[in-house]
Amino acid sequence: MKAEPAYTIKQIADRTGISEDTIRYYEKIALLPRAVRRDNGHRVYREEDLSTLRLLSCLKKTGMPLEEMRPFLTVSADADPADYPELVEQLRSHRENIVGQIASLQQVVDFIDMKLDEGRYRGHCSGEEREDAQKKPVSPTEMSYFPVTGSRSGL
Amino acid sequence: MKAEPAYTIKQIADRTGISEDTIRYYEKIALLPRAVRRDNGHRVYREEDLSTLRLLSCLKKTGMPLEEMRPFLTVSADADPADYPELVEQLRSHRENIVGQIASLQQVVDFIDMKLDEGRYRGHCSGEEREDAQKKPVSPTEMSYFPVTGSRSGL
DNA sequence: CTATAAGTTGGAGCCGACTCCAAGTCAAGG
DNA sequence: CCTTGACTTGGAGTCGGCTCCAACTTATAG
Repeated sequence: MKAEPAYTIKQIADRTGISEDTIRYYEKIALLPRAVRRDNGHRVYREEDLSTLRLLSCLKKTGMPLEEMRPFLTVSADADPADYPELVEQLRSHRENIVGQIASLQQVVDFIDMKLDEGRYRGHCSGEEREDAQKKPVSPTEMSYFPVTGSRSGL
Repeated sequence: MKAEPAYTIKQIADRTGISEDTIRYYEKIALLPRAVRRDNGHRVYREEDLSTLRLLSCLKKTGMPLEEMRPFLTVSADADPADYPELVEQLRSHRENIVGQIASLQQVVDFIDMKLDEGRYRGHCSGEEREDAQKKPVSPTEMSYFPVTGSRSGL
């Protein structure tokens, strides 16, 4: 008889930052397996569930739709993806998506940095005199995020 | 005077991957300024609009809500963020968000790589390190998707 | 002159992801 | 006993972001 720590729904809500309602909702749509209940019907959670929820939370931060998270939970639960070639393919493809997303995000960071820099040397500083030259041709925005025109963006 | 090329809504839809309906919707909610119309009422777009839309598309890929895109379009249109200190603050804060998002995404990539590796040396041969994955920055935040490997849950 | 194509409008409808609510159960405390 | 609090359920409502539609205008081709 081991004393694995058990948590209430409120506790894991607090610990994962996902609301109780949302956790119940995830169970309702079977994104999460039905949690074990106590005699009084209350859900009981363990460390295992905690890390599943944390994975979910992480995926959520990346903007992934709930339906697309299922494969991750399958591997999370089963831990042996090689048994499901299909799954492996999904993971690979998701990996590609995510790498693409990182690239998009990096472009946005670059865009912001560019804009902030612009403001910086306009705001003060040395002899960079561009007031006339590129004060506002009203579209220096591009120049960085063009490359992505190709592949379909879906999702 | 140069003849700046003009585009129809369909053309920029094709070029940006954003549907005509969506572009009109963005105009309706004033995310985009009201486009110039021809005599027949049709919208006319220019390079400038094209790059604005591309920026939008890029932000969209990062999962940013439309409302949060407004500041970006302001700087995109005006091109001189230093005039609006508030805006600069928003940009900075967004930059932080995005950097955080990149970290989350990187964690997911790491998770996938880990799972794929697992499958690899179980199903085929032994590989401690692969060349495919680059070095792992591995965010510290929460790296605890491992304990789940119990393979015990009833799913 | 009519048909087709490409656009316009306002508004309805849809889907995902919550979020809130009412009504009920159980456990402990005053 | 009654109340308080933490939880349960099913279902309704909300919100963001489209997506679709009907009705209409205008331009071009046959």
